[in-house]
Amino acid sequence: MSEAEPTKGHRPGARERNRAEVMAQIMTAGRRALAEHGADGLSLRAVAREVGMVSSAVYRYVASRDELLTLLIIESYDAVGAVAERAAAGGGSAVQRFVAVAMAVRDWGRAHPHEYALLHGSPVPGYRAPDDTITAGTRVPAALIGLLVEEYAAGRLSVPVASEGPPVSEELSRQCDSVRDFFGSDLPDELVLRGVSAWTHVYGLISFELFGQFRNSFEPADDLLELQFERIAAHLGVQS
Amino acid sequence: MSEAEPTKGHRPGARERNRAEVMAQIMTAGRRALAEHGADGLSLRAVAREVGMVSSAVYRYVASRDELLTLLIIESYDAVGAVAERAAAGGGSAVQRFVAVAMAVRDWGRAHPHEYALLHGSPVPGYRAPDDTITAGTRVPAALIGLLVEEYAAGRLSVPVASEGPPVSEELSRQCDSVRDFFGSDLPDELVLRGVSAWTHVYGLISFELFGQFRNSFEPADDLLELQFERIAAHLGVQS
DNA sequence: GACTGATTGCGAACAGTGCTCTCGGATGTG
DNA sequence: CACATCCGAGAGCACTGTTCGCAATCAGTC
Repeated sequence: MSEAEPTKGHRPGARERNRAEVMAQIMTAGRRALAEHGADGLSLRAVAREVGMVSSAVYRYVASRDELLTLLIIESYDAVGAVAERAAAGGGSAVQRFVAVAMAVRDWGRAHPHEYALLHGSPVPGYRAPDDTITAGTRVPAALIGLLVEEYAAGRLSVPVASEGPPVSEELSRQCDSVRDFFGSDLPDELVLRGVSAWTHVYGLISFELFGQFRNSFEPADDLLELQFERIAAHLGVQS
Repeated sequence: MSEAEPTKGHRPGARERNRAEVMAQIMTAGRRALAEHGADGLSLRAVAREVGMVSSAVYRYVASRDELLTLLIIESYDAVGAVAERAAAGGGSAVQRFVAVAMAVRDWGRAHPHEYALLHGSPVPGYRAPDDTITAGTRVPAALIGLLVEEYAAGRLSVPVASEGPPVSEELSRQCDSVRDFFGSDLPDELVLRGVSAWTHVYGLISFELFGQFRNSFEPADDLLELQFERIAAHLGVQS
């Protein structure tokens, strides 16, 4: 943190170094407030107080409360994405790593319930416009589907015969294309669909636990989640 | 609405009839505000204005903004529950009815995104204490699992052999008991688990669509959801 | 029918919020 | 040094949830 080198042609300068530092303080204060009081309780004035500024001064750094929230959302997406990727890169079979990713996301959610809720709950439909957030949100599913891509490329995954239900429509197949493009893979439709299915299922389970929907039934949900994750993973590698 | 009969020993009386009416107005205004501006935008003062009272007067009917929200939550749970039950009572095979319930919930969510988000997103951990809400929230899953119970009782469902994953722990089995108690059924663990799995999966898919997580990939999600619902339902009646 | 007590709406008030604007002082650049 | 930019402070506006006291209105009793 001392004597930063001039990487970008012009050296930092005391001014913008200070600016970056204040910005970091604001983010830190915001992060804490978010974790403690939730998105609703995130008050720009409180953040300003914690940083030691007057409220209006914060607007020199952040355009609005919503923008601060957006920044925090991106940060959270990144954090959980990193956790998921680390789990995906761990050892063991693909099934084991899949379960590891699911568990990692779950653990992150339990440790940061407000952030998780902000990412995956309360959409305020049509609000979360900024594309930054949606690209930032791809890391977790990418880690999961990435496992499939990897296994398929290694020939360790047999393409399951299209099971029950209606046939894959043209539109759906085209949507699968976009997934394939993203990974630069030729994962067949069936496997893409299974991947999406797995991720949505995992998400549903984690959210149910975090949002208290298992109260009075499956609480604590540890055993249930472990079992379900395991089965979802196994279902991916089905040999039928 | 005229000359109400005295069902409870003492007749309504102009006063409490009026009170009920004002209360209904408050709920209506609240419902509309919630649907239009979301939970965050639900302002007690705005509700008061719409009803034609001053803000403090509303407190004669509702203890706080949170209580009004809670009442609206319960109402919404009831609404979506009724929709689900109607779909479950429709014609067709169990698989068809399962898909119908899933689609009905999805449609309701698309029609009432803010309410859906309030029910299934943003938990504010530890906040939604009132037990009224969690019992009110059982109707949809009850409709789904109810289909299983029904089919099982009719002998149209073979118990799948415990598939992959760890064995069902004692605790998990005990939790399944509570589900069985609720339905007064002897649905075996395996089927209870499949039911929970199906419901969480459906919930995950619907939420993903409503919360915009399919943006840039599976949008519109109609085909995906239909296919997935169909497969989930088929998976329930597996004969293995 | 007058009296009493609860019910109910109103208005003012307090503390808090997001956000805008203006105004100095500090900082960097020519 | 002079000029331009930045950046924090402060006041202010419109809004929120919530509390409190006051006055009117209604229900039931002597």
